[in-house]
Amino acid sequence: MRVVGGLAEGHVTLRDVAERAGVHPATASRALNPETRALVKGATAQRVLRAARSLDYQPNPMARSLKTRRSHTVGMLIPDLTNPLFPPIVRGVEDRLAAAGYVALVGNTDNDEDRARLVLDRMRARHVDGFIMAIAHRSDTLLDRAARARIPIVLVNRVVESNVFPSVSVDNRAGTAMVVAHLAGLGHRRIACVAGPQDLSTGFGRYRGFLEGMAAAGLEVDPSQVVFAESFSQAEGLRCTRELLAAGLGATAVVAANDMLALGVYAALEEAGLRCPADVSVVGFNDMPFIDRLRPPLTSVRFPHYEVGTEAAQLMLERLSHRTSPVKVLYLAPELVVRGSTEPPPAPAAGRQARGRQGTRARRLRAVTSPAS
Amino acid sequence: MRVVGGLAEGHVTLRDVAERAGVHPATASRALNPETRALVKGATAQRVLRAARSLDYQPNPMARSLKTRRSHTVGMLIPDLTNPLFPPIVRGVEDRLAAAGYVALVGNTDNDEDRARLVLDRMRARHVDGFIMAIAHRSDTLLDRAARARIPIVLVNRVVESNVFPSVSVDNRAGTAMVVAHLAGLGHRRIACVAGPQDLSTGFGRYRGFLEGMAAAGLEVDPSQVVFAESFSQAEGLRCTRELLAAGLGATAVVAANDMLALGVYAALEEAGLRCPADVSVVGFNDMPFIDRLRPPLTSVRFPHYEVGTEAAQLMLERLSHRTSPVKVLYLAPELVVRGSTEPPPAPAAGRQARGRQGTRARRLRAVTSPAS
DNA sequence: TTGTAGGCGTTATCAC
DNA sequence: GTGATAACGCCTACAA
Repeated sequence: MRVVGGLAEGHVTLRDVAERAGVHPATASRALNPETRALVKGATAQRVLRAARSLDYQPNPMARSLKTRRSHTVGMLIPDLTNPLFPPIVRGVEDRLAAAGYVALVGNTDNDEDRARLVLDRMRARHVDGFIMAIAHRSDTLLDRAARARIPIVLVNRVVESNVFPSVSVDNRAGTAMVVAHLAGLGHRRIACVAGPQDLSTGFGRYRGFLEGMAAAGLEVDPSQVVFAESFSQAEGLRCTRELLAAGLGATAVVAANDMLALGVYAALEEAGLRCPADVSVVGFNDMPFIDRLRPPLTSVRFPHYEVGTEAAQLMLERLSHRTSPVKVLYLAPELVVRGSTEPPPAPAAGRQARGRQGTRARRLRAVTSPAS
Repeated sequence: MRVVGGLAEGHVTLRDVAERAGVHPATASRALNPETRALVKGATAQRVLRAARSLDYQPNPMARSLKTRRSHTVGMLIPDLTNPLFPPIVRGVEDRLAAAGYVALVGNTDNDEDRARLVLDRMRARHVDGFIMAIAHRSDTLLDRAARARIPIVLVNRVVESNVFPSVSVDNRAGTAMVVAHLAGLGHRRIACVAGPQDLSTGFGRYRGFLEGMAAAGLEVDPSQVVFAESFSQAEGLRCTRELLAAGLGATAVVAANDMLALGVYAALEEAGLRCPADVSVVGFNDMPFIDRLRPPLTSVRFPHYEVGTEAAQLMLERLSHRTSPVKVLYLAPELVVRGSTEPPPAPAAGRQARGRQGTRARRLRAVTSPAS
């Protein structure tokens, strides 16, 4: 420990501990490592451990990694940390990894294929032991790249058809089916859908859930009442709903593929002079923070974000300890959170229903002629 | 590179590059390192670089760290990543660090002194080159601990009186003063304050800004119209506003020390049957995501979160390259974002003003007798 | 059960 | 300019 005038300079090394305990560094190493402690006599092991504690010995992870070729570091790729979806997932991952002595290196890809490749390479250079990928693009060149390097991979919110990677996802399909069942239960018969991008597994799964939910409720899907957003954004929600309105909104409820789209739906309805939920019910997906503070508070599907993170980390840790364990594909059940944006459809009585729809049409026309923003 | 049947196995090392270029590993090392490249003849350097590129050589950071005792890693301590305040800051830090070949290790302390110490020790064990601390507690044992280890420190949103650490903060004082000026400009004369915890520098600075703003506008501070929250939470905002109401809300505007508190103010006003902004204007601080989607959209002070992160990383990088650079204390100017929650006080005309206040009092009594939640 | 020796991949410090 | 050599701190055959 390079003792200088009784003061500890720099870091305490294994040699210092060994010296203090009066043993050879190799013995100290064995005593300190739980895996090999059995090889050393109980008494000596105790002496070494005491010495280590008294010197506040911390093994140097670089030296250890250099030898063992494991960095105790896991790379985590996400699109963007400032998207409120990800912080809870990241925290879940970090907490679970930390408990096992690992740390996460988080990289933001901004949904950019090239940036993702760059981040991935950087992390490979840092010798991460594995990758947790929460990026949703279906193109698989990245996965190939990592898989070829024989680095363990865990997918988050993304399932590859061949099921060769362990993954943790929320059950998007089941969640959206629940949403439709909820609306059908309220009495809605004509339900529109602002679907997400179909090249993202979330968008795809939720759309499938919509179709299945409609079928299960014995309802027909009107093709003119389904619009596909090109991204999960307010702007796209607004655009899609305008399209719905332009096609003649025959629906009394709109299922949005996520909360951001739902915000756009709100905006479009407001613009068209339609009230939510009195005229149209709206449902989102994700239960984002503060979504309960909107007017009206948005009915949404809660996503166990944090648990998705801890489970993903858990799968990674399993993969890192026994490489042979079978591939697990885990789905976490979502939960429907009913708030003020859904209620029974307007005017169940025939006469009032007719009036209601008449009113809707009139407003629609106004909406169509309003300038696009 | 352990060439086996023409296929690259495992990792390419410096030796492989040297061999390929026909030079000694030491020379290859010098050629590859920009700092020492000048020591090598141009032609040889070129040969080495070509060899490295053709083999796709990636230096092993562990081996390098072991030798240089620098991990190119910076520890970042934050209270909680799921607090929407932090993701943009963290991203700013990560982006700026990444551009310089560093990575951030993020640790969540949950505002817990012990956890913070634990995280800090773990990071020290991983040999981080520096700490960026975005934890706001005023107690300084942690700083001492890190400073004693002679590890560079940069503070975020926190200034130590002695100014011994570089820091980046938003100018809380100026921001709140701006808020008061805005309200005074609208005609408000009696302004209440839901202040933050005074042991946090944010809470302290904003309260000072409130006092200065009032003084600057020539307004008096009514002590009964200032309540101190014990934490930056909706619940505390609610509690404090109830206290304000119980004391007889003489004010026509409430300045909350952050947006979470402002949400609590909204709730309390609603509970008391008071309308915002018709009866009472409300201002928050931070401009959190989606705060513009509230009813009414909250007037708030925008905090250049991302830039705080990049600047903090910048200060750290400067510190890491020239240890001797002078300590910089940086304040970033906030921006007032005026939305629907502020408007001129009700009833400028004498008669209507009296009616208005009468109404307020009646509602207040109802509020006081309502059960606490 | 413990000690010895060599090496993980890199860089710093010598020589040449 | 370049090559040789010795670390950095730890782990692990192998020998004793």
